[in-house]
Amino acid sequence: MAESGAKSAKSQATQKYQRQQRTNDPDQTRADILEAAEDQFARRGYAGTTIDSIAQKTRRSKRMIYYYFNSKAKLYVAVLENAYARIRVAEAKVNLGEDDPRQSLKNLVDFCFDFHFDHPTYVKLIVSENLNEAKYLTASSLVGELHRPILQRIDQCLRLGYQKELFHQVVTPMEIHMTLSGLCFFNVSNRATFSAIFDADMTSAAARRARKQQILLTILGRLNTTMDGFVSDFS
Amino acid sequence: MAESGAKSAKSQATQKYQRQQRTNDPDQTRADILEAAEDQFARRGYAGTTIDSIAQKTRRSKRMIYYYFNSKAKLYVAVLENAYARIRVAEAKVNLGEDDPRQSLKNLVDFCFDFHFDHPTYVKLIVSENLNEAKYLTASSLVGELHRPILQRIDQCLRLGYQKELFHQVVTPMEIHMTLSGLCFFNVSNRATFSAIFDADMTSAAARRARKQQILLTILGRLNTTMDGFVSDFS
DNA sequence: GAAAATATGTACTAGTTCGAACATTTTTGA
DNA sequence: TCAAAAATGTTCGAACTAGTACATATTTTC
Repeated sequence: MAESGAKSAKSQATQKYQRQQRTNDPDQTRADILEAAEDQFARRGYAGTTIDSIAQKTRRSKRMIYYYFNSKAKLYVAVLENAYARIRVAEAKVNLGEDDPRQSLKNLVDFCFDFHFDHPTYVKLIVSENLNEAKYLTASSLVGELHRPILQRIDQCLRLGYQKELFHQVVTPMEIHMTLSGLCFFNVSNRATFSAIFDADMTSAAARRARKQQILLTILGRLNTTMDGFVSDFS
Repeated sequence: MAESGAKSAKSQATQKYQRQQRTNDPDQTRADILEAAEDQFARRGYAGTTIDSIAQKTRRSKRMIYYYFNSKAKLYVAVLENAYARIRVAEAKVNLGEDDPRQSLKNLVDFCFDFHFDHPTYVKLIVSENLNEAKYLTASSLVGELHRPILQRIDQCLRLGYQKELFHQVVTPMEIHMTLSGLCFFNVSNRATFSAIFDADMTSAAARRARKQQILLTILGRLNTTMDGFVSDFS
């Protein structure tokens, strides 16, 4: 700025324009921008992300980002919606209608754990959205409906378990969902500090397998056990 | 800048200096700055926080912040260390030596849940530190040792439970710690998006009580159940 | 009671970043 | 085929922000 500006520059934006073979591909450009933006927002949070860094990653110019998304905030919302849509679509495919409801839950645990493990970018997005008190998510409105189905499906699964006397404890689907999400989410979201503190690699294949097993046992254990005597004694 | 700068200002920093009664109180100033910084860093993350906003909150000038902490990064590390120190001190007071190890675990669950619930600022700090891949935490070095004791104490508690045949399942202390921390942490860290999605108030007294109970049951259930037959069949 | 050390206030600089203005090229449709 | 529309590249400016320079005030120490 100090050397280049204010000297003799007066709309000479033309001279260095390289005429080169270029193919217009707006859909691809849009998708590229979304992908790069997701990566950057996840990595650095909303405030920490610069539009320029996204542009650089797409190997397209900043101009394109404003052309397609108008502002940083709108781009961020688009990224969020995109990410949520992906997990819901994937989740809908999980089989929760097994004869043995324990197997249904195992399917769900498998999916939930693996999805989070394999999509740290998704996790980080939600983390950073929570840091701004879900400001942008609330604006987005359509998210609530997307989540209703999973609660219903868990509910059916639990009912079958009670009916077959495989599950002894009464819990709401919401509680199961919260426990499962929480465990799978935390395993990814807090990796960095956990690794720093305990000096353990949480991303190895062995760690992955072990932790998934623990979560499965935790969820099933919650449904299998009756601590009523003890807990009411003490609480 | 456009109006005020470059006109006739040449080191006239004196004219408006208000001479007023002032009491030097460096310790208080330092503490004030730390507190305001913790709040801001937690609320907006590292990148989103401006030194000016911290200065404003303390009702002291930016100058003081640099005087005591030298740089934004060093201030951030000080905030982190301060926060970790607080939770460790509190945790050390939890009684894990009960005759009934279930009661010991209940004490631990109580503490862990309440601490997170009552200190959302602490939670957010760790969240944002995870977003930067624990860069600053790793630099801080002393954190690892702070965490060793809790694992040992859980270990003793579990051994007693096995010995008394109250716990049937073998788990490592690390796994219990991770599950417990994860559940307590998530309940606070992901409140915003969860509330937005499910339109539920997670901060009410009733929600608090209910969720704590669920977590207690989840932890105890994990230790009380034997799913070996089922799990090895399917995994 | 003055000099040194400590603490605080104000103005400014250098660098960064969002977004806009301007220039150009490719595609589409009549 | 050519004009309008869509897509893309480049430069600039206004605003913000970390950190510095300079001025001043209060406390401590000898």
